[in-house]
Amino acid sequence: MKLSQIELFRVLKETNFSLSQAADKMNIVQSAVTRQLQLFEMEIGSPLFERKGKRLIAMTPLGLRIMQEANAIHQAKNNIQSLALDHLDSSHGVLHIATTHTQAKYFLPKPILRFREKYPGVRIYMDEASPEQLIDKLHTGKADIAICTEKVADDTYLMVKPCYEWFHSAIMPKDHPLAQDDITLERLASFPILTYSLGFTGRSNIEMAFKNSNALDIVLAAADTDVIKTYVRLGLGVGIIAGMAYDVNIDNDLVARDLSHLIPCSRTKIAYLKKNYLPLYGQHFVDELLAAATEFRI
Amino acid sequence: MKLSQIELFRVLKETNFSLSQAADKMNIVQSAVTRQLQLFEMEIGSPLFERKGKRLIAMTPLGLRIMQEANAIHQAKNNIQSLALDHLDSSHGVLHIATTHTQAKYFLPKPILRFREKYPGVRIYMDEASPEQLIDKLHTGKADIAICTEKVADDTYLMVKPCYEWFHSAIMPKDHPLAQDDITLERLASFPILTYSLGFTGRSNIEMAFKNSNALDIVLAAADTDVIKTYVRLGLGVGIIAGMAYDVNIDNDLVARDLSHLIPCSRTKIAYLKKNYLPLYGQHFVDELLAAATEFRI
DNA sequence: GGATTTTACGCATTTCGTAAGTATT
DNA sequence: AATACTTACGAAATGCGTAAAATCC
Repeated sequence: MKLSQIELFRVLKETNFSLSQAADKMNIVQSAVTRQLQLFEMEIGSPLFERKGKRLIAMTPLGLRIMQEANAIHQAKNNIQSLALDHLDSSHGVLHIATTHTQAKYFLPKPILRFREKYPGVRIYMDEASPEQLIDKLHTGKADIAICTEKVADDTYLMVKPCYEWFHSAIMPKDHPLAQDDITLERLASFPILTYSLGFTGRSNIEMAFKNSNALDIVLAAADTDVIKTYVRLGLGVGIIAGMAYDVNIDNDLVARDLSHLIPCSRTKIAYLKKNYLPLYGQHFVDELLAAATEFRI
Repeated sequence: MKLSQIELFRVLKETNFSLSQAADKMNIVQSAVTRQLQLFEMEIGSPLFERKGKRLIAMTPLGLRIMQEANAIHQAKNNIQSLALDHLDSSHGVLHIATTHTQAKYFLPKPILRFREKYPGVRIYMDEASPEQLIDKLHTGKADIAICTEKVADDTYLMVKPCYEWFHSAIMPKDHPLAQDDITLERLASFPILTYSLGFTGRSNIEMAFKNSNALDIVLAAADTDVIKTYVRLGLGVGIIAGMAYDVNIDNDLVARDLSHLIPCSRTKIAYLKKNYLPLYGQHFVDELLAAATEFRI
């Protein structure tokens, strides 16, 4: 059994069982892939893939089970390489951060700037996606760290660190009736609402707040606070956004009203795979996030 | 990075950093070991071992950390091989059972006989050791399944299944004063006691029962019930043994008195590594144990 | 017919083993 | 002096690439 064969087996799944694509990914020719897969299956003694003629179309139950172990080996191998590189020079490397637009724009700038001062040699790749995708990115190794509010909690493979707590705010044009009044759930629900898409940035808490009340008339849902603001400015309705996304300087044409008495507080978390070795600078990045969180109050 | 290099690295730890012994284990010559270790360390870019001249004397911190990953890889590789063999022929294989003398002699015979009827092709290696050693054997891969009463509970890497509950009995010659009387902790403590060694077969529960009472005068402690019986027969004192270890047919020269009202019940458990793939017959062996447990009442 | 996989064969690389040299106890 | 490790070099084995054949869609 060779590491390269195990890696090939793993890559074959990623390429939808295409030998030629797998060959590209492994930087060898197809014929070598054919041969190595044959050798690997021969050593296992049973086929790992279902075949239709010459083509692979699915994995056998045995293949599926062995894939779990192959993934474990892949993970450990990567960890060895990270450990080695980290030991040689813990000031250089790459950090893949997966997060939502709101975090990327309103929370991350400060900690990232601070981090870059300490680690100018570390490249930061920021990857915006939905919370569901974030978790998937962690599992598939496309991201090292995820920062988000939703979903992340009940995955036992994840290390989850609570980062900070925040409340929603309602935003509206200055001349809007709600700009002055006391805000209640009923009054809020009487206006057209613009807010986050399902599964994003505390949206579940908004749902929770209104579940015993009038249904919300959500006229626009976006993943992205800036889109919501834009349409609030156009008079489409009242926006419900994360409190920290209201910027007093930039958004001074809008009024923000705190909703902490109406919508439960949301908790933004930092998550990463327990199995994945975070290089030193990665651990320091997490520290930086936690430090920024203590200062970060809406 | 080669699997064989990772395996070599792992074996080097087992051989106390002896290249020549590692060479034997890997079935290659030393010079090849030297070379492969050089290549591996070169690829890592940092030494994995502390050296004194030409000899390895310890692992570097980096080496220690990488050893964890190497163990994970080793485990996953073994799982692949077990899965493969199991798939080819799940009726043949080897099962390493680690347990204490008491379980081996008084609980295991029935389930093992039943198991062998179903799986005549599976070799059972029974390995007797202290509960502490049992757990170590699981972690080092020397045993697949451990069966014992003590220790096993708080290791998060272990899958622990409660098997059966039992109570201690006091045994003594027929003419012993305790053979007739009501037994209390005080009365029991007034005689010289023979029982299990610390850390064995419910000994902790015996300690617990007597912790608020007179200290026990333990004149003999053994890992093994038969040794205790032997010395009870010689009149050395009263034996406190596992209830199931008293055999009405063989031990009819001794009297057994139930101590369930004095000493808390003990729980025998089945344990195996979560990470370790148990072949089908291994899972069936566990089932057999659990089945036997329901019939097994003292 | 174009794309994909398999088979065949030569070449390059890797890794082992032997043997001699060097260090350690 | 004996044991343990390293270096050097030739031999065996492994694995890749090219090219041609077979199969799938």
